[in-house]
Amino acid sequence: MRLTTRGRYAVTAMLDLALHYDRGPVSLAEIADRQGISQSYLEQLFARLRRNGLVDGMRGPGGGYKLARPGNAISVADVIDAVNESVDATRCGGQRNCHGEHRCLTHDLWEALSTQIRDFLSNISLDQLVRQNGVQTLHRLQDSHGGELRTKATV
Amino acid sequence: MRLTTRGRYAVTAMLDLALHYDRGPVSLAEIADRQGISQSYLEQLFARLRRNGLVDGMRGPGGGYKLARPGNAISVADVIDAVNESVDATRCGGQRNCHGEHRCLTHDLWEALSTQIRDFLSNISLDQLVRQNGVQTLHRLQDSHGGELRTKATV
DNA sequence: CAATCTCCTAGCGTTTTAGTCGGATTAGCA
DNA sequence: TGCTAATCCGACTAAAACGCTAGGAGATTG
Repeated sequence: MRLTTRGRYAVTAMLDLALHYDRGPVSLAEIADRQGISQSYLEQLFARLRRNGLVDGMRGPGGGYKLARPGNAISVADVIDAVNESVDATRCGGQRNCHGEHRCLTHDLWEALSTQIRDFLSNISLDQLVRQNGVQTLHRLQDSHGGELRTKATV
Repeated sequence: MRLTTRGRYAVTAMLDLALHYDRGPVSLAEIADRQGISQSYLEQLFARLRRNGLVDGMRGPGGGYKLARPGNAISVADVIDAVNESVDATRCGGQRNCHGEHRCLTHDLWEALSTQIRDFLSNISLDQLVRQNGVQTLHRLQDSHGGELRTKATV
């Protein structure tokens, strides 16, 4: 899944787009100004978002970007995956070199956790975040855990 | 939250420790061998885990590391946070420079999402992963979303 | 004492990040 | 017809993070 500031930028920009969904295309200059992100950097991010079919770009004056699909059909996982596309495949493939049963086991456990995270983010759409009700319903899925929220607060 | 391969290594190593919780301390050499991670790199990761009170180290022959708390009292979020500690604070502080209402709004939306992710990972303990039943109960919290799982498969 | 561990620090090559720059293309408008 | 606003596109770069190596110091067991 790989969650970094790059993903934050992408999700933030997509949320900005979702907020202006009905007002026609939004230019990168606007987003850059509103969200405090470099416009050229946004261009690179939107190139990937466009290649992955998440946004449509319109050239010329009055142009800009709009969501290719309605906000309820785009998940946070979609955005993060699109922007992190890379040919790493450095994945130490669990099958080969699997000496010792514990290596297999921990590998499987990590796989299970990864699936959890991906599923979780796949079920949060841009609309849910924007319309806010989704956030609250998701809140019900959590039980209390005490403190320790926000100490370093990177993401 | 920041989820990279470093966090994967840390969680994997902690799971290895949880699997051997009753067999006394586990040496880094064992973990390095079983999980295919560089021992010196593990040392650095465990330095952070130790500083954050997640593991106890015992020196000398027969020494190694053990969980400082039982596995049900250590969450995945704890591990990832411990290993990602850094003095970034590059957080463009939402309060200052908040020109335009939409910047505030998207900022808040991102905060909400971040809290979701953190809460989610705070509710998955090492024991839940090891004893596997936790994974299944968590599964019930997800509704189906269709396909698109595992295409790039980094995490 | 010797072996086996954790611990600590410094460095290193590579990749990623976040960004700049310069340009090409497309489209709206006077 | 030009002008201008915008997406596109590629190359480049400084800085940070990643994953890892090397070398040692300190503790503990036998």
